[in-house]
Amino acid sequence: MGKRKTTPLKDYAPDGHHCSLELKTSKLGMVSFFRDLKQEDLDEIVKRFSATHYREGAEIYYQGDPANYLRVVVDGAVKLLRYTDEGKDVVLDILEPGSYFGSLKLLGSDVYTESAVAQSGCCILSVGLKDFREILQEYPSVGIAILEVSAEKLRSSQEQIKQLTTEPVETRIANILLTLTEKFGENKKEGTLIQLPFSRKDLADMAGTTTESASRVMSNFQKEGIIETGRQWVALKDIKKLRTIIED
Amino acid sequence: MGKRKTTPLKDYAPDGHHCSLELKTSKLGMVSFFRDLKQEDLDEIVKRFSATHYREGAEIYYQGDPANYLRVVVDGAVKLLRYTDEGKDVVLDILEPGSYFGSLKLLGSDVYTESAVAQSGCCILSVGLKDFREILQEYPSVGIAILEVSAEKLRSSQEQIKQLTTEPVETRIANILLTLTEKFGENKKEGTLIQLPFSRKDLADMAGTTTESASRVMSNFQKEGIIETGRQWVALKDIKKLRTIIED
DNA sequence: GCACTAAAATGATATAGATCAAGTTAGTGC
DNA sequence: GCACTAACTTGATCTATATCATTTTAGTGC
Repeated sequence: MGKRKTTPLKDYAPDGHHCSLELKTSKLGMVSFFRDLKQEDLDEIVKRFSATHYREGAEIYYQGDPANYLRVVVDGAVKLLRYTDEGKDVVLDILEPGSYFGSLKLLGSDVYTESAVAQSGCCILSVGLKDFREILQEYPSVGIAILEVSAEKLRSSQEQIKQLTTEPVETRIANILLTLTEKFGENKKEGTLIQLPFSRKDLADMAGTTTESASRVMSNFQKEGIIETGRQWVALKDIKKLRTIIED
Repeated sequence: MGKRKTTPLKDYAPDGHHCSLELKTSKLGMVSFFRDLKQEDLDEIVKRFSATHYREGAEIYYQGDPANYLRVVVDGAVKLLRYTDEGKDVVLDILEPGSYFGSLKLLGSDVYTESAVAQSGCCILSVGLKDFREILQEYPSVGIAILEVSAEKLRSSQEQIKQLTTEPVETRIANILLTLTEKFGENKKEGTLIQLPFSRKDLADMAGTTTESASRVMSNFQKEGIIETGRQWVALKDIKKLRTIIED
């Protein structure tokens, strides 16, 4: 167990030099509802988006704000959450590059029902809803594709409901680790590093439990050699064993 | 406390005479994504749908079945649920007339991830996805409207996640009763009858708890005069008090 | 009205996980 | 290398709710 001295996570430079036009275009092309467009159409569409950089922890929008933009993650990770009156946070999703978020309320106006926070330094593309409506008009295939993505989001949300009501904390956490690995995993000498700063509290808010319980589960996982973990980082060492826990 | 001798719920005749063409058209017009269409367009669209009747408890589709239809509730109520491996059922939603369900997977093929059961006798319109794709092509406004409905569904699903992780069973049940009243409430001399057969088990599966716990909560609500209840039915007598419980 | 049955209520007990309360340490910055 | 602090861990207790085991009853059909 070679003890590390510094976090294995890479630092995101928030200066924006990452986010070239090519990167923007290529990430936009990754969003599944733009995936089928020709390169020239994509080039046209990307012009309507504007890019913004956020530092780790920055609020992109807050629940209750007027919802006038559709956004796409180009680089980094975005956390969607609800702050409750009782002071408990509920993390709804952590988005990887290529995911969209924000508003789809194309008719009338609306207000965000969740908050969006930069989980790492990140680059976000955004488009006003009026512009997006025009895009939909011009490229009808986008409308159909976006429907599918929305349906998929609903599904994963329902899966979460199922897990909350039927699975114990340990299984839920195992599932989260697996999902995060798929989204943000980077292969290193030993195991897969989840390239994303996230704390026990984040994990707890994702699993619908407390920091302490999340911590206990993670300690056990480490004892069993399933993961290696430090402050704000986790690396998966034994995915097979993790899968066993999920399948019970 | 005048004891009732028969269920106050009305019986749905499963013979289909309810479901006239006018009723179909008017219900289809209630689906928010068809709401803005002209009457003549609606008349055209309704022709592409076919109507089926289901008796209470009948399976409309089962999770894992190939998902080739989009459906609309015309009359009655539909329960969407997931059966888990461990034998626990998770109710995802109970749909009132005017709601859509089924598949939106317009490209490629897919499989249902939940099951749909007729909660009461009901009349369902369905359209094949190929036909629906044509409708979308012909009436682009439908596409935009459906996006909004999907976003709304995602939202209510996220609200459910929030409640499961932050609210105690009593509050969750209070919320469910309120929602069901809004969807299926019928004003009677004393209070609002939820016009829908649903058992303690249904309620428990909606709230993510057990039949026994649901039963206890309902007993208390009745003792406090908030509801009046029998087998498979509930009437709200004191909405204000119920709201108090929700707001804590 | 009476018998029958599935649904609901109730009681006793067990338990996962929350809560409360101190510790420990990883990783940073000097 | 050392001190510092937020992140994490660990332990002891408490509690909401599950579980198990019965009993009661609403509503039906005769």
